[in-house]
Amino acid sequence: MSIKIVKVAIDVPLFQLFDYLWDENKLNHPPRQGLIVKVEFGKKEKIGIVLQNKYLESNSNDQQRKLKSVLELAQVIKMDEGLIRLCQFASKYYLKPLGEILFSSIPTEWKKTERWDALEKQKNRKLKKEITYLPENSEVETWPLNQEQKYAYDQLNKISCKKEFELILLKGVTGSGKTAVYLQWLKTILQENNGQCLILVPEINLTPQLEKVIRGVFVNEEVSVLHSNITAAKRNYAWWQIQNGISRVIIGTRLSIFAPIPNLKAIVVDEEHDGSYKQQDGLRYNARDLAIWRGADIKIPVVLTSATPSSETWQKVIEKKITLLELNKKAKKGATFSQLHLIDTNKAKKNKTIDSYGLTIEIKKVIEETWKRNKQTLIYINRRGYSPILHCAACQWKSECKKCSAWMVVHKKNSGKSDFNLQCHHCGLVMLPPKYCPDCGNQDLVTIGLGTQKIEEHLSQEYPKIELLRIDSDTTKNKGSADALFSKIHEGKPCLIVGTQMITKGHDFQHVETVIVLDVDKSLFSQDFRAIEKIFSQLVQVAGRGGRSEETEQSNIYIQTEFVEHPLFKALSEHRYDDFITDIVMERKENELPPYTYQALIIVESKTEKNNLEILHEIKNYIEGQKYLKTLIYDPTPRMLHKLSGVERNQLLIESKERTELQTLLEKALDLIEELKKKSRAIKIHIDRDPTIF
DNA sequence: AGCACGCCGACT
DNA sequence: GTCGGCGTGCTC
Repeated sequence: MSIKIVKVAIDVPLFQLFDYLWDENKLNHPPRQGLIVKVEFGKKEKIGIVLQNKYLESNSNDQQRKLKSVLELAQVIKMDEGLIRLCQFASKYYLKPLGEILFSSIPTEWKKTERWDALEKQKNRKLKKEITYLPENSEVETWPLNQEQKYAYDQLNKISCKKEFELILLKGVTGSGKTAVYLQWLKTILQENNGQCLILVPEINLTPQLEKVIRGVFVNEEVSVLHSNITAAKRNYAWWQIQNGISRVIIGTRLSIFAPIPNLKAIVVDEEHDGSYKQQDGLRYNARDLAIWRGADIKIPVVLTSATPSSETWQKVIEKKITLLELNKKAKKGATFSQLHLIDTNKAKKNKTIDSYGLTIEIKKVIEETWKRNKQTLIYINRRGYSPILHCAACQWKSECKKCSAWMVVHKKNSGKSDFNLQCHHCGLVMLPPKYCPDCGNQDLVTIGLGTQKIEEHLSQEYPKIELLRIDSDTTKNKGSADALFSKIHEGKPCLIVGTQMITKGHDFQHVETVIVLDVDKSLFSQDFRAIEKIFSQLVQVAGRGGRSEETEQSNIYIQTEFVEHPLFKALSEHRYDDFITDIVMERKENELPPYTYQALIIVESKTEKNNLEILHEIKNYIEGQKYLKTLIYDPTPRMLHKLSGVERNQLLIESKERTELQTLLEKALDLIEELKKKSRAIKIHIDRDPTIF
């Protein structure tokens, strides 16, 4: 028994580790990597994580260095080695301090050392109560798998028998029963190995029935759900259950990639193409990419699922770096693909068969006919509010937000003096619309474009008899309101459903026969090179909402567009996503864009653009002074939303054909960035690796 | 990130 | 004379 020196990561945004003395007699435990400890750091008590496995004996020299001692040891929590390696990788790759990453995965309650004793007691109490918990809706689904599914299932089992890392893409059209395949597979894995599995999902709130299905399938297992909106008590409990191996199935959003799962045997990334796997602030990680790394590190299979795989994943298919398993048939009896119909709005404008709200005569006919058949119609428009811009026709004034470089959106109010208000969707600023144009005094202010509220208003005037449901983040923000709306839809009464992206994810609408898509055109020619694959996947998903039951005959999707000739529509109607995404990936290769190049952004935020540009030029010059061959360093530019909440944002794009070269350059840049940060704290500097928004 | 130290302006 | 502004530097 002696006093040793341990290296400890502290929960502060600093890159270095700190040495502490470890008195084995006092702490009653040998030092070990992953132990969570209480230490004095400066004048404050902080928690830290022990980060190495070999320890030096303390000598008199250390007393001179006036090292402090580890004060206390958290008995009940420990980080497993695999998780620490994942955090170390994330720290290096995303160029963030290790402590920040390690501690982001720990529930905030556990970080309060004064709560440790209480938490330990609480944990035992909750354990007894929750162990008898059974899902309320334990509809145990024992799908008989069809031939195609059975084949995929068998292949997955063969792979998992090898007990090695393998990356698999389970590609299946909507309704092909991908979920059934991977859940059955996970079930067999859990039987054999007594291990744990992790299912990553894009947004848990949008897929509440997936949780039910999973609880139903794993009815005898402890299932933990993790996302940012659970209560502290639930999170504490889940964390404890998971890291002790009691919880065998973990389902969660991107943050659960950092869950402490000591006996992890498989990871599934559901809907891998979904943009919400990328965190857009703080630690800007991509959970799908980290899932692949974690799987490779601990030698387990990682399954990505999608109907419309991302370009990154499709590149791996082309280069045969991923095992492709395909499901091309609908699993449910009688289910068919939606028939695609394009409505040419150019022609409609010429023939004057389009109204002032942008609805064509064809669309109206379809709505009426669907209603007469006692079926539901779903209208997808990816814009909430009444109208995106308020505009003065006389002087071209537009409702720009005072704090952001964005238009304030006109919203219809449910109550209050005025009928409308203006809202900034970026900073949250709300104000009454001006009565006169602030620039020229013109009283005739008009709204441009349409959102869900305006469509709702128009349709309720056109079809007073048809019940109308609007589903967007405004009508679903109160607790339970989303459930109420969705169960209303499931009742099956004929109605019109108007909704944003929210309706495209997860839900099975048995009684929807007609899907209408408005306002798709802006995505077809977007600045963002990723927009086209995003809109394809949204259209596939929204098309898949309708006609999912035996009783529905033929479901149809109608898209209003000026660009009926766009190749996207041809691919969509012929269900040729493979060819479409192959073309996109090849185009990216030609244009030297991701996934064939690796990008990073250096983002600077401050009160003035001048400051930002000065700093970015300094960074650019510094990087250009380094050795590099396969990297492009662009000029500093404003961000897409250059002003947000009164803060100016600029960026420097670095693009490399070689990952290692980019890594080296970024590490060099980081030294300078840390220096610059010290100099002026009013200026924020971030690195965004593999950015998805610019 | 915190927190202290430190050096300048406006206050009982 | 001192309270407090936030620039700079350090935390084992």
